[in-house]
Amino acid sequence: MSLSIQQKFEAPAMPRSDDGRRRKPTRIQSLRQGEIIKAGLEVFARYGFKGATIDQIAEKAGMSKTNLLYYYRCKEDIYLSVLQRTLEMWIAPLEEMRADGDPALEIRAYIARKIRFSREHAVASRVFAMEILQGAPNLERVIRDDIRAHVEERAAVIRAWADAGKIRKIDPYHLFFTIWAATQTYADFSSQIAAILDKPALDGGDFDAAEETLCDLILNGLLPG
Amino acid sequence: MSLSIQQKFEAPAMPRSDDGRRRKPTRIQSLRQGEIIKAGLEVFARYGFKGATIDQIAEKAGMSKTNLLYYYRCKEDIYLSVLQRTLEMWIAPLEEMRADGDPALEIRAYIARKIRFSREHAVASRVFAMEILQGAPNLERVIRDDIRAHVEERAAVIRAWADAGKIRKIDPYHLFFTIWAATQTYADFSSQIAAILDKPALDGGDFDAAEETLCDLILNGLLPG
Amino acid sequence: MSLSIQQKFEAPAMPRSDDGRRRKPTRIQSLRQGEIIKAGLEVFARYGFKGATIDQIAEKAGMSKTNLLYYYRCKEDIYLSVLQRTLEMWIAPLEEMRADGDPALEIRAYIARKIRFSREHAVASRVFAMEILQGAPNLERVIRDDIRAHVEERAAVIRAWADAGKIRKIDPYHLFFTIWAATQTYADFSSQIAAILDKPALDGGDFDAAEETLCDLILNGLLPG
Amino acid sequence: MSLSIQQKFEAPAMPRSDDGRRRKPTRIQSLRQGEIIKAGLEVFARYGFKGATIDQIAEKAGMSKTNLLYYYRCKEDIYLSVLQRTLEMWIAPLEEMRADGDPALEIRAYIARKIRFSREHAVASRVFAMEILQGAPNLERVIRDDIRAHVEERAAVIRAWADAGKIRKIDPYHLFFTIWAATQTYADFSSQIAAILDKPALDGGDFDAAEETLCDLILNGLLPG
DNA sequence: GATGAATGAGGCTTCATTCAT
DNA sequence: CATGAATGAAGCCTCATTCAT
Repeated sequence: MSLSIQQKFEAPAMPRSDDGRRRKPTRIQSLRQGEIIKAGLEVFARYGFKGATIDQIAEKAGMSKTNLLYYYRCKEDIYLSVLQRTLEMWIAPLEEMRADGDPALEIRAYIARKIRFSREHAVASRVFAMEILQGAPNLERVIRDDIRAHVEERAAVIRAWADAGKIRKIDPYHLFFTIWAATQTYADFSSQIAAILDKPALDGGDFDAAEETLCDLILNGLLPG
Repeated sequence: MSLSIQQKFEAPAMPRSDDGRRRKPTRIQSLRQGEIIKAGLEVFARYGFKGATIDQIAEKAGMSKTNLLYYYRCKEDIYLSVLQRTLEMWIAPLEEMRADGDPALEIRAYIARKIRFSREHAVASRVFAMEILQGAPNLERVIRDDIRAHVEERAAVIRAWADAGKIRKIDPYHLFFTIWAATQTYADFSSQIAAILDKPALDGGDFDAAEETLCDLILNGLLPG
Repeated sequence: MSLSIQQKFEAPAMPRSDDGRRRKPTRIQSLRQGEIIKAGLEVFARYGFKGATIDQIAEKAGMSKTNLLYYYRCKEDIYLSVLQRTLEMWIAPLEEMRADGDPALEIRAYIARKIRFSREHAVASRVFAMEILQGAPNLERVIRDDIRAHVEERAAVIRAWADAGKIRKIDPYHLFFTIWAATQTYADFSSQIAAILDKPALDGGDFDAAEETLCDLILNGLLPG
Repeated sequence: MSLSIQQKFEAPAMPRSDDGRRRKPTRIQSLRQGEIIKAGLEVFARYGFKGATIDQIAEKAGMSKTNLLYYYRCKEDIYLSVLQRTLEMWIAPLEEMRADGDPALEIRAYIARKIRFSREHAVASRVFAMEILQGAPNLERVIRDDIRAHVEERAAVIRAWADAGKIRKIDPYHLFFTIWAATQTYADFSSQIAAILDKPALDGGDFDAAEETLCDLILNGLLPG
């Protein structure tokens, strides 16, 4: 699947060939852009778009600000690239849910993937969350245009399971909203959760417990008595 | 209950009496401060701390920037006041859950209160969420010191219900994390949800559906088969 | 003697009678103005004109800023009043030097008066010094117009003593400049002097030693061998 | 000798190499910093720290405010650099006084150097004076820690001369205070002196007369009858 | 007399971005 | 490719001063 946030998105600052078309990025360009995205992910996650500074990103990426601006025209372009990346990561787990599988197994696996995402890509999750929180100015369109369709497909699966009596009747959309929220919270609100658990930070055991509790709750809630 | 984020918190720019204690705020002071908090809530929710500008808040509050700074020494003080307000609103629903009530009713009522909060105070919820998202720099301590204890009390209730066989065994903390996430998402991530539902914004019916789905799911999940 | 810095000087903010003439200041007006001048002296001495704030002065004077501005139209007026005061204090010691006295005694007494001034009115001395340092924008005229004449009178005394062979020939102006500088330095530069002497602040003994050393030096330097 | 006001002092805004050490300043950096210090000297001398504005300094230095802030992180850093410069100039004349020289010649030469400093670097002298006047907040430590020792060395020379009967017994510290004050006054208080002498400004003849009068007075005062 | 409320100008600093090398 | 130099817009905050009670 290819989701694209915006057109301006597809073309960073890179020089063009004489006829105005973009050239294929050189090896070093791809390399540097990857470093920048990685650095940007961390900085945007912590400080938000306005709060982040190009200097911070450049430093974390180990290059000068001016050099960074050689690869990305402006701050917003970095941000959009970062968002694009998070978007792809966000959608991935959903893709794998299969209509012909066993509902319990499929749902359990989906929850597991989402929890793993929160655990391994908490920073990306937070960038995504912050964008949504602010009204999703850069994501609204792509969500409405592309992601909605994907969700609709999966919702149909849920609905089919319910119609077949394999799970209780439930609004599939709100089921997804609940699963998303309940899994992502371990990335997005981990500082609150860690504070409540009186730990310095969440560890592997916490994520395991989260997954188990959540699977129990949801599967018990979903499966027919 | 009185939660206090910080000491500096307790006193805006207002003049003091000779002995250094705060005087009782005049009517107009309370009025203006209320207007500022209200405006700040909206602006901080949309743009985050760094992204918000005093000018925006002042304009929304219908006063000049300088006048606003007559009531709050600096931007951070406004923000802390706003956070304080959201914190109090956030904790309130938890307080009402009663150990001697019927588990199903109590949990259902708790979820309803949380959903109502998301519906009626979405802006406050977002400010709170954004603070947590950024690592809760201003809330970490009060969560660890005060809120944790409150949650522990309610967790004990859940545990007691489970021990009495009234509900299934479940980790009470993760249950709360799930409920919080699943309810607050309708405030914090409403723009995503609305986009998925292909609506311009969430309406009352959406919140009702959310509440119903969530109650079904959680209660089915919790109550003994 | 009456030295007047400027015309605007003669009339603070005080209300006028109906025919526009100033009224005689009431007792409370004189009282408050005295408090303000005293406070202003300290604040201007420490922070300079720009660095001083009306708030600081008001606080030190124990009144509200607005109230202070009831007595003085603006910051500059306070400053000018303060300067006026320092000017009068500065000129006083010079007035007492008598032509018909014994040169040694007169000069010794003059130095003693100047040292006493530095000791007892260090703050005023510093305000005066700071004004001069900045080019004496408010004092230049009155120095040229009034003080110069006073100095000229005393210079004539010195010259007469020299002509009479009571003291060596010396340029009387530069003699005064030396005495002024050498005595005032114990007020104006006391922080440097205290640091060199490795003390927290100058004490009575230091001023005594200063006076003695200075008198010895100058009298030995002046009196005919 | 190397006097250092503060650590923060040693490094303007300039970029660092990866290991955090400062790089050698480029030619243009040294150039611009010199221009800034020169401009700062004049502006701080006239208006004091608070009274001076970065804009004024930038304009005098012939660059934009922002560009100036590219070289110095903040106003205080400029000021500290300026102070550092004046400090070095202030201490220099003291260093050359030699114990094995003839007292009369050495003292005369010292006075001459101090007068020359007042004449040629009046602006620096005033910046230094203003700092001291305000309580030497930035110089107190370096005076107490470093300069005091230098003065102590020279004081020992004076004391040795006195013990050897080459000059009268005198407190060497207060002797220095007098010489400093009496020479620096021609820089610091030149506007007052010029007004008393009824001249627009001091000229070479005035400094010569000052030097001569002062040398006469002090040497007559010091040398054994 | 005295104080609370309000304002506008000005100053410091940050930061994205552009220019030159 | 990469960096140093330069800029302008914008934001926070201070402060003298005025208005209204």
